Order: sequence, then C-alpha cells, then structure tokens
Amino acid sequence: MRDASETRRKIQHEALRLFVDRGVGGTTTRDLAQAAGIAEGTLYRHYESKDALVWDLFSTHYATFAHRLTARASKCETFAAKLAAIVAEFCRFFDAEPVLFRFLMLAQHQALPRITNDSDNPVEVVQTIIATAIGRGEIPAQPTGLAATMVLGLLLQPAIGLVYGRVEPPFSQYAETIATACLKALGSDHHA
Amino acid sequence: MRDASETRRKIQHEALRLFVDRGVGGTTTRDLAQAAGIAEGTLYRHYESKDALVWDLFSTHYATFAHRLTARASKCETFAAKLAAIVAEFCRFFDAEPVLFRFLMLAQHQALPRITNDSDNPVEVVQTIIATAIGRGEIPAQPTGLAATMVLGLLLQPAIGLVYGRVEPPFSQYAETIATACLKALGSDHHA
DNA sequence: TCTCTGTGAGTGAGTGATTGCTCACTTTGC
DNA sequence: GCAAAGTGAGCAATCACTCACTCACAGAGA
Repeated sequence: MRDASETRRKIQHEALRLFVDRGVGGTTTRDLAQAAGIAEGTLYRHYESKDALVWDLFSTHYATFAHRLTARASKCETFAAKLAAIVAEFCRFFDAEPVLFRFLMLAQHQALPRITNDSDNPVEVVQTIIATAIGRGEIPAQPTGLAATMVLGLLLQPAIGLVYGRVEPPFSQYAETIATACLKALGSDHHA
Repeated sequence: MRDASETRRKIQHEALRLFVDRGVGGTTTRDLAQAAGIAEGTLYRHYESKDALVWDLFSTHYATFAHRLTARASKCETFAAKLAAIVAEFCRFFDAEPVLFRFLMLAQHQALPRITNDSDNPVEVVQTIIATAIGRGEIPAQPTGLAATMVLGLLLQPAIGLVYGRVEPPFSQYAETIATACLKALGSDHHA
C-alpha cells in the first residue's frame, strides 16, 4: 500500500489553504484534488463528502484550540493571569498558524449551527472563566454572555484587522495591550 | 407601464432576507425570483447580475450607515460623547433593522476587497475619530488601526452574540456598558 | 370617447457551464 | 494474489443567465 496518512495530510493542508484563499464555496473538489496532487476520486477514499472534509477540519482544530486555552488558563490562579494567558495563546496561534486561524474564523459562521456549547468551544471557555471570576468577586457582576463576547471582540476584530492590513503584524506584540483592555472593559480593579 | 420601482423594492427586501437566511451563495436566482413574486428573467431587468445585486445592496447601505455615524458624531464635542453617539447608533441600527445589519456583517467579508478606505466606510469613520482624539490628548497615543478594531470588536462581537442567542436583546440596553468599555479599553481618563 | 400604437416591464423554457460525486478500473506493495 | 490506494471519464443535478415572446398602459390621433 501507499502511504494513505500522508495523502490525507496533504489533502488537509491544501484544503485549509484553498478554503481561506477562495472560501469554501469557491473551492471545488477539482481544485482540492489538483492542489493535493491526487485524483478527484481519491478525495472520496478519505472523506465521505466535501462537507465532511470541512466539518472534520473545523471541529478537530476548534476543539483542540479550546482545550489548549483551557489548559493554559488552568495553570493560572487569578482571573487577570488566566485572561493574559488566553490572550497570549490567541495571538501566538494567529502568528504561528495564520491559515488555520483564518479558516476557523471563516468556517465558524457556516458551522455555527452545528457547534455545541460545551468545553470544546473557545467561546464557552472564555465565558466559563468570566463566570468563575464574577463568583470570586474578581470582577463586577455582569451578564457573562455580553462579557465573553466583548473579550472575544477585542481579540477577533484586531485579528481581522491584521488579515486586511489595518493592523501591523505580528499579533503577539499587542497581547499585553489587549489583555489590559479586556480587564479594563470588564471593570477589573487589578489591571496594570 | 407597471410600477418598476415597487418591483425593485420587493427584490431588494426579499434578497436581504434570503441572503441573511441562507447566505449569498446559498441563495439562487430562482429563490430570489420566487420570493419576490416575479419571474427569474425580471431580475435581470433590474440588475445586471446576482453579484451586482449583492454589491448594490451592500455599498448603498454601508455608505449610508457610515454617513449616519459621521453625522451623529460630529454633533458632539468630546471624544467620549462622540464614541457614545457611535455606539448608540450601532445598537439602534441593530435593533431597528437586524436583517440589514446582519447582511452588512456577512457580506463584508466577501465584499471587503472592493471596499475603499474612505469616509463611506464605518471602520474608517471610527479610526478617524480616534486619531483626532489622540491628537487632542483625550486618549493616550496608540496605533489607530488597533484601537479602531478594538472598538469595533466591542460592538460587533456582542452583535454576533445577539444573533446566536448568547446575548439577550435588545442591543440598545448595553449601549452605555459598551461605550464605557471602549473608553476604558482605549485608556481614557474621562470614563464614568 | 374610443381605438391604435410604441415601449418598458414581465415571462419562463431553455442553454451551456460547472458542480459534487460515482464506479469500473489500474497500480502498488506486502 | 489480494486488499488497499489511487484513477479519471462520466453522470445527474444545479447554477446564473438569455431571449423570443407577451402584457399593461400612457398618450396620440380620429
């Protein structure tokens, strides 16, 4: 047999690139096959459908990222430290794997109906940490849904700004600024 | 003659609804014709192509919104007041015309390459106001691109949260909270 | 008042291109 | 020799768009 896992890796890699470049709808199965250097039929030895490929790429990396956020945050005691860790992880991820990051951002909207509100969800991770901080009195009581979306907005919108050249790379240089902005926006007293 | 402008209005109204519901790519010209109660060919009496329809809807409303933001902000003196006016206008717009607001958000990504960085652009409006505030010493010096995207993130991400049920409507109830969060995030000393 | 007529609005079956996907087949390597 | 991996022409479905045609109606002329 030839190395199937290597072929699979190539499909995944090229698919991410093309999806980000042309969008999911703008990428045909022929494009995918050609970019991966395989025949169109081979795609279907590895994935049941184009949609299954998109969903596999999204759900796998989305959950992995959520787990990494949880792991980083759990090593910190205070809310300020947890938040700083999460923001830093976001920035590091964007700088290290911009294609993957952008794919998760663009696929999110079309995949959102299938996303469950569990711990595999970065949004839920942030919201849980905020709820805990409120419980501990580290930040004022406030709707956790609003607070979580504000924090994500402070992260995602600058990321989009980076993609479209409105913000200068690398993203990581703004990690402290953004973390501080999040703390202030949530009304923390402990910010630097 | 029959009333062409009425037909055009119906096309625009139904197109917005369908584009938000199913996405632009997920809406066919047959869908559009059926929803508007006309034949498919009639679409092409009013628009050169499906893409022209999308672009017309986007560019018109995008620019109108930007002008409204500029008008509201120009009535205020201080940066804090301008920002509050902009945030309030955003929230009001979302509550009053959620379908149109959501269309502008979703179409932005596919229309972004065609968007010019002029005063018809809400992003540019916010960035200009921030630059002025820095020049006046109302907020600390900082990269305006980053600052503008942070403010927009504090507005757009909660709006997305509203769409997906993570935040409770109406949006306007959070206007003051968000405006204050923006001021704090930008390092203003004048926030309440 | 009544017809005639020019024209812009509206129609929908049809077209060619493209799409995601299939399957009978070949190649590869154990 | 056999099973897994790979192939690519071809299929059915769908798409945006076209075009020869009909319709509605305002104004002109009788």
